[in-house]
Amino acid sequence: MARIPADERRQQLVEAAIRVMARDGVAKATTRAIVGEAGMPLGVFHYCFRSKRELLEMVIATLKEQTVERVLAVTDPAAPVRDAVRQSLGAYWQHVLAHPQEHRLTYELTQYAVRDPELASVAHSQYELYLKANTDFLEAAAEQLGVRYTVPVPELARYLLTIVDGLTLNWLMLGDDATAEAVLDHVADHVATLTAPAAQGSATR
Amino acid sequence: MARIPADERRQQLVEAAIRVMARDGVAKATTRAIVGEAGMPLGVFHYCFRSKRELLEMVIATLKEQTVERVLAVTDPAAPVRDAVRQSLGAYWQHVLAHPQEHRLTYELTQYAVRDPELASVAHSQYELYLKANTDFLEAAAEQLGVRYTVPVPELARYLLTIVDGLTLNWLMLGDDATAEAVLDHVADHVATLTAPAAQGSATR
DNA sequence: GTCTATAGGAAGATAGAC
DNA sequence: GTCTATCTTCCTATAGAC
Repeated sequence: MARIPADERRQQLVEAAIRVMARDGVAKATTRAIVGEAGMPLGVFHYCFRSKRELLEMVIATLKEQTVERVLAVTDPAAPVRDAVRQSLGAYWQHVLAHPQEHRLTYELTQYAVRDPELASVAHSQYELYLKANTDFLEAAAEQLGVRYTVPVPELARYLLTIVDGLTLNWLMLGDDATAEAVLDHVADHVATLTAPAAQGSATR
Repeated sequence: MARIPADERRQQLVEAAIRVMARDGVAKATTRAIVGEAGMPLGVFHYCFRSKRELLEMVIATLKEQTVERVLAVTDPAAPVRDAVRQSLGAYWQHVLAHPQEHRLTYELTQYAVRDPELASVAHSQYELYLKANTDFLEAAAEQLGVRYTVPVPELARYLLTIVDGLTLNWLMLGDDATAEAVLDHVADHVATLTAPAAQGSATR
């Protein structure tokens, strides 16, 4: 009936797919379930997308963009390193607490993608991006706060990515908000001990 | 032809399932693929297992047992805390490096299980067990090395679980052995700073 | 216990009327 | 562009001969 632009329909289907996958899991997100969620007939699917894989690529790209948009940010140049790091980790953690299903979905999609030869590269570049986001954060923090790191930034970025991934994953399984927050406190403390006042010959590069 | 005890066949099928799932992913591990891997006719499946879920439960239990058997151990009571922790993390890490597919499978199975109402509790108890393994390790280490922790053990156990999970997960995506090892070094250093000589009123309990 | 054959259903994708 | 009906394939599970 309604003659809606294909691009708009594609976006509606992507959003419907994300809802279904977050609620019921990637495996349950069949083409039928997705068009059903979007309130469209089945036939729509294949003149919006060449294949289910094409939809999946768009779903992954959409979630990736959303993640990048709310990446760890440093705001207060006057704060001690410990507080700046804790605040950024806290901002990420707020999102996990508020949208656990979305984070579970992200891990699930990554695993799905890595098993598919045509999506594997997407999964890997996703992680490269996450690593870069942490690196950028550390470098911005060092500059704004006037400190250098006593360990190489790539190692510190990997450490932060490890914390964020691992804590999210085991919180999704174990819960226990208080302990998770405590771990974030310890990590912020720890990172602060790995900084020193900026000086020539710093280790930030 | 061969009249093999059902229990033995079950075990062969479980092992075949693990091989298929590690190689091709959980989604590809259909009953056909599994009996094919085991070199058995399809009909075998349903007089060995009531359903595919029953097989999955046995697969998860088998992998869990294997994990528990090679849990972090403290060996040398004379070593400094830093070295003892690093050594135990290193032992775990050796297994990850040697059997990456098995670890990828473990994460995949956990996610699969958590989506299935009848398997979800299995997934959660698996994580409880991992947490307990880390707790036991920390307490054994404290006793053997004659130290106490300056932070609560549950938080430290959660921290170690976070590291182990997060590092494994992002190494599976990013590789880079050297940086991963460096992160383990930093973590061992960090844990060592959270200990003090044992004394009354310690924080280990 | 063992195995072949097949039921019964759900998946992704397509044909073709409107 | 839109939608129904259908093709083909693959799945889990079962029936029933040996």
